[in-house]
Amino acid sequence: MARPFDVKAVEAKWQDRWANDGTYEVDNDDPRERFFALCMYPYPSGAAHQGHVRNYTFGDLVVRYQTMRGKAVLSPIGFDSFGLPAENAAIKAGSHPRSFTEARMKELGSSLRRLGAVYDLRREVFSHDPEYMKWSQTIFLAFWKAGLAYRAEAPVNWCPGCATVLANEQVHADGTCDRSGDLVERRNLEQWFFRITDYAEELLHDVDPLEWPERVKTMQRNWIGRSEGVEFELALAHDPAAGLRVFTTRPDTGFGVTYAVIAPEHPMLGELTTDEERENVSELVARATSASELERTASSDDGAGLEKRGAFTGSFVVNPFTNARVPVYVADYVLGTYGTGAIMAVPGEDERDFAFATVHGLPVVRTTQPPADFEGGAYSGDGAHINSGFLDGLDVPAAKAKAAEFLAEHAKGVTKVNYRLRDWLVSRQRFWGCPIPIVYCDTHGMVAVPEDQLPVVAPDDVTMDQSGQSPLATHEEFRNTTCPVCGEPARREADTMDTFTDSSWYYLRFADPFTPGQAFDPVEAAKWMPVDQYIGGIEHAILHLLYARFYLKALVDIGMAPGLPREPFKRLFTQGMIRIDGTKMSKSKGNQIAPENYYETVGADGLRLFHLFAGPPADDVDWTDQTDEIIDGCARFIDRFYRLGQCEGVRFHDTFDDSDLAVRQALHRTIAKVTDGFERWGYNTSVAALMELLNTVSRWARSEEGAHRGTLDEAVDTMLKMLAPMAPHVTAELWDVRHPGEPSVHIQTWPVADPELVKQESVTMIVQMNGKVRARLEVDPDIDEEQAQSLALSDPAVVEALSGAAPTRVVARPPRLVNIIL
RNA sequence: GCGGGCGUGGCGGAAUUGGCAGACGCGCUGGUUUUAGGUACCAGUUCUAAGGAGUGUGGGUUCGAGUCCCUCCGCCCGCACCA
Repeated sequence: MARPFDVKAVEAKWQDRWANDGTYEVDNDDPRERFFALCMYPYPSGAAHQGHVRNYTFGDLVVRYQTMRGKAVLSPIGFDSFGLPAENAAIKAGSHPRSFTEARMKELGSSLRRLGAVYDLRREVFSHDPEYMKWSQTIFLAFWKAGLAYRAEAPVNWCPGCATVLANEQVHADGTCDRSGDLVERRNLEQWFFRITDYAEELLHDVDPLEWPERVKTMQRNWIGRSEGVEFELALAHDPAAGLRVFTTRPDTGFGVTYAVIAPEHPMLGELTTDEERENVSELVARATSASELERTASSDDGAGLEKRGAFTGSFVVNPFTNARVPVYVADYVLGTYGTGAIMAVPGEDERDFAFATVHGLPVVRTTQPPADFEGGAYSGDGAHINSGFLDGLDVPAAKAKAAEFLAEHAKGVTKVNYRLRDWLVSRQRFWGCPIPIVYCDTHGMVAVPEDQLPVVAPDDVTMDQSGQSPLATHEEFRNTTCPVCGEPARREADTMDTFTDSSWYYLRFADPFTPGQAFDPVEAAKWMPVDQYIGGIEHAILHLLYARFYLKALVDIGMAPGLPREPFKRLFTQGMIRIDGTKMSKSKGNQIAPENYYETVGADGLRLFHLFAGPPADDVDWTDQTDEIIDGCARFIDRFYRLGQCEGVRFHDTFDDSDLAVRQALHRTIAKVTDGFERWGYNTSVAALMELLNTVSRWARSEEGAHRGTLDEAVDTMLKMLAPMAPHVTAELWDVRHPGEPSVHIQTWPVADPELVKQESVTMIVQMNGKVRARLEVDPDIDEEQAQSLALSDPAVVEALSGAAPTRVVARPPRLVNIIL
């Protein structure tokens, strides 16, 4: 493809200028209205791929557009530079994760520059920078001192592939690791946790007003998983003074409780197990506790495994509603970590209980009347209560309230809210992360590393393997230290922090990396926060976004961020992913189409335009055989525009005529369309509108009659401004050619449509007969109903079709249409 | 199973509040320029012979439905023993 300008040279030239001119460096006291635009900072995996191109093109467009709207736009970038891939790669290559990571940061950084993305590089942060680590550790210690970080033994997720424990959020439902895909094991280990559950309620409520994609909000809500119910006691049959506490969201179904179930981990299991049943029970417990999540869940799909997964304990409890003795089972479908670890089982209204009861021959009592056509086993819908004594006839909500009252009086019942969300496990047995700044002293226990000794930085000469022991644990020099309190020998914590801790506060550092001696100055950071537009991938819908929300709330509460909003990201946009052959285009799958392939031919501008034009930004993009042709089409558009901007083949006329007016109207209507597209993430329609306008203007300027110079200049210069955020290089170049010595197109003011020109002085009104178009009339847009009707009825085509007959009804919707009903 | 979203030409996709379906682009067809190919430029391109039909299926509301309501079918995403 022959281009009318030297793409490579032009793009390099402007990239150099932007790196040096400071246009996109903003100070915290900038007097302009502020706008914080942020793309999720990338993990440095090497040169940018198409997913990066798409992400950072959107981000750059927002930055340049808002700048042209007169705002001081904070556009920072950095690197999520701690992480497992670098450590694993370093083990393989026998190098150090730092050198590996820093080389890739360099690559990715120049890749983004090559894309034409502009940032305030003075604010750059990366997780493994000791200056950043210092504050990551300061925050950890502040959480600890505030009781938000604690150390506890718990059954945790251990990934053999990653050789570390994982957070719940990093384990899939099928029990595999989010990163490596290995089957995760359960181990009882002492680990560090953040008390994110303290914020469950607030994290749930504060989702509502956020301008985020609905599905992300739904995912957050589901993850937190609030449920309201009653916790009460089932008295033990053999010892009525004692009881088994259970949690239920359906107290109204109490009359249908025909057995109870406790989790294999339940502390009362031993006490409830009779000698006759002891063998069965211990067999089940052994299997349940050693089984992986996968094995434990796999059998739930069919009823087959259920028999083996539960055992009778030999004990009975009393149903407080019926006073009947019901058996207590132990089964692994009840989780030890949720609610009280024990349930009342209602097979008539709960599917899992129904399946279990069926296999074990336990009675089923229905307590809610299902609809006549109901055919399933358990019925969980609404309906009148039956077989339920004093609850009979009530619907579910009313029965719930009454049953709760009853339980409060007779079974030590209390209403209770439970959450699915668990505390965040933050310690990792790996090297390439931020060390946890704690020292263990025989006398003083856990002691914080004093502020003046931060950051704790890991030594370089560490043997990294995947033994499962923290690499730092075997480094005696690092490990052995003295107690900050008594000076006696002590040992350092050897675990590092989950890398999600790094990305949980980086936006604050971006807002103010300048104030010495602080992670950020709250007053300075408050000038930018919250982030006005956050952009990233849907894969972070739960983990990163939930953690970052928690961090900010916690920082405000413990006094590190007074005056800051409690939510970090006001608006979130999640872009679609790039797919090829139906799967995600990714480095690990080796199916990438490198952006570099395009830089020499269509340029960064051409590729950017493609990503903007390909479809709605939120949708996935399929990379197909057709894609290269579409990309060529985008470059062709740039070239056609460039030629027009050089007045190639243009004829001129001297006086302003009707054709000029028509072009100006088209131009101003396009301004409105493009701006609308920018405001509602409809960049594909913005590009389409500009293409359409180019067609109109080119045809006009090259016609026999020609163009008026002033009109053409207005059209081209305005189009240059609108195209500038999308294709920044070629627009900068052409603007410079047309306006040598003047300020760049990128600091011009975004065009505003003239309402007079946007307004149509005549519109096409369609005349329908029985809903079918019979005539088109040019009418005044302000035409009233009566005028529209009489115009339509006097149209020759209509008169002929009517042939004297009177219409039944005439619907006039001026100025768009008149529908004549016969 | 539960929750969310989506079905429009050969393809990617456009369509304020219900009011000319298919903007824009790709591809394809024809033409101009060119020794030729490519580039560039111009014209055409939902189906149908006409009349008409047409936005996954069937129904409904309405003068009028891609758009609103219900049924079914298909696809995508998330969650999935959370009591």
